[in-house]
Amino acid sequence: MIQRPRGTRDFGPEEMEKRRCLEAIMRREAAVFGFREIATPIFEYTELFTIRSGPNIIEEIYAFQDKGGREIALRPELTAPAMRFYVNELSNSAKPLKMFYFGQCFRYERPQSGRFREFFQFGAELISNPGPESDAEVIALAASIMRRIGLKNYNIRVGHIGVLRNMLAEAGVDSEVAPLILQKLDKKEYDEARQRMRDADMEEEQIERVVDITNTVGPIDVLDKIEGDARDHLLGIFKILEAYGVTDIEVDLGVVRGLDYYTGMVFEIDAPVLGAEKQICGGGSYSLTEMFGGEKTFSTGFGIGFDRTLLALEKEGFEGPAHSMDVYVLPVGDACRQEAHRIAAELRLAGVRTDIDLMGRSLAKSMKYANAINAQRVVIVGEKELAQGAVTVRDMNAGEQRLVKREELLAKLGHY
RNA sequence: GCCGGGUUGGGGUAGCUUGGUUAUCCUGAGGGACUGUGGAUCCCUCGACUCGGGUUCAAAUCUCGGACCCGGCCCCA
Repeated sequence: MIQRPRGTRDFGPEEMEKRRCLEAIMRREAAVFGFREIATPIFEYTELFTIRSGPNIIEEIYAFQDKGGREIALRPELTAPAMRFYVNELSNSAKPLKMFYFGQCFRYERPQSGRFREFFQFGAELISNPGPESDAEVIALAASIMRRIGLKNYNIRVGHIGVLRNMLAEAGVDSEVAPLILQKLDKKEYDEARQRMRDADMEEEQIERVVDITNTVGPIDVLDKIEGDARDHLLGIFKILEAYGVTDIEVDLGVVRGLDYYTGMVFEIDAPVLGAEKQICGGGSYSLTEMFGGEKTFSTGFGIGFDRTLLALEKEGFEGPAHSMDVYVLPVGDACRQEAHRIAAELRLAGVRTDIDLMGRSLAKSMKYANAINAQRVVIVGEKELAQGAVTVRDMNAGEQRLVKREELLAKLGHY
């Protein structure tokens, strides 16, 4: 027996129906917001990802040399490929440019709950101007998706990377040291963050104020604690979101999202049912295009961890669509098989989901099978019926049946 | 990469402490009772000890190592 590689999964029919159902909702909502789908290759030059995230990530991705000696990596995320695509080929398209994508990504990490080596991400990127409208649009899409998929328990936290960055800059912290402090703050490792701030010659008062801001979580009023452009920007975003009906959000100035290329608003969504790996969405405004050789542009976007989101939904009782078949065609005896296939073909041509006995089973066994696949109707094709130019249509839910003229079959299927 | 717990037919499990006949039960799948009517019942069949080494007369059981899964740490773009 050959095992599946570590951290990968097979998806059976039930699972796939569930996944496609969820995927369809996300796609539809993105389209409703005016986003259009793009797709990029599963593998890219490794450089694309190290430019974005630093050389250390090579340890955590599937990176290898291909037969031509090229440094290749399976994509660990989709923002960088989307931006590479934009810089290469889409930069002259009309703005704002609204893109979404859905696809698998790969990371060479230790799998655990909600974490796989092959996983799926749904995401959207908006290339626009830096106004609060753009950020609000993206948050609104993410929030609307959460609502549409029916997830009951989740938190949307919105912050602004500029708040803490400016405080550190004003306190005279070197721009190379600041990210290290932010990193510690993001992980809520306050003692170490304090130590680093002391090392950067910040005064105790300033340090405590930074820690206090990092812990600032709550409704829009908490913005009263701060001032400046970042505050105005967040207020602008929240105002628009209110008009959009997105009110289940809170401010969290401690959302830092580690990396340097985030430029302003940042947000995260988590689903508490998931425990340790509870974050299901992350996003913000960022600047990547110039790293990829393009002009500096303002973009904002998010990525949703598809697998985790589904896991959260399942923990809340989501079961997905029940499998069913419209019609099961059941030939009685070998003499009727040819005609049964003709009938099945007719129904299928009309787009009716139709299954037919392929194993030459007895009537009783076939009925049992029809029941097992949750067939709504069974069309019994036997000599008795054919002699009258008719077939028997049985409603499997009501347990009733009647004779239907062969030529009226399609029209009468709905009400047997 | 680190720590801990696991792995028995397709799914769910008993057996493992204390090694010993044909590995338990439920479910599933195929066939039959039943060549004209499903969800029931009965019968038959299929199907498993994660892999490799060691100890032993004898290993699902004890032991070592690998793989994979689960929980946590690190990481999380």
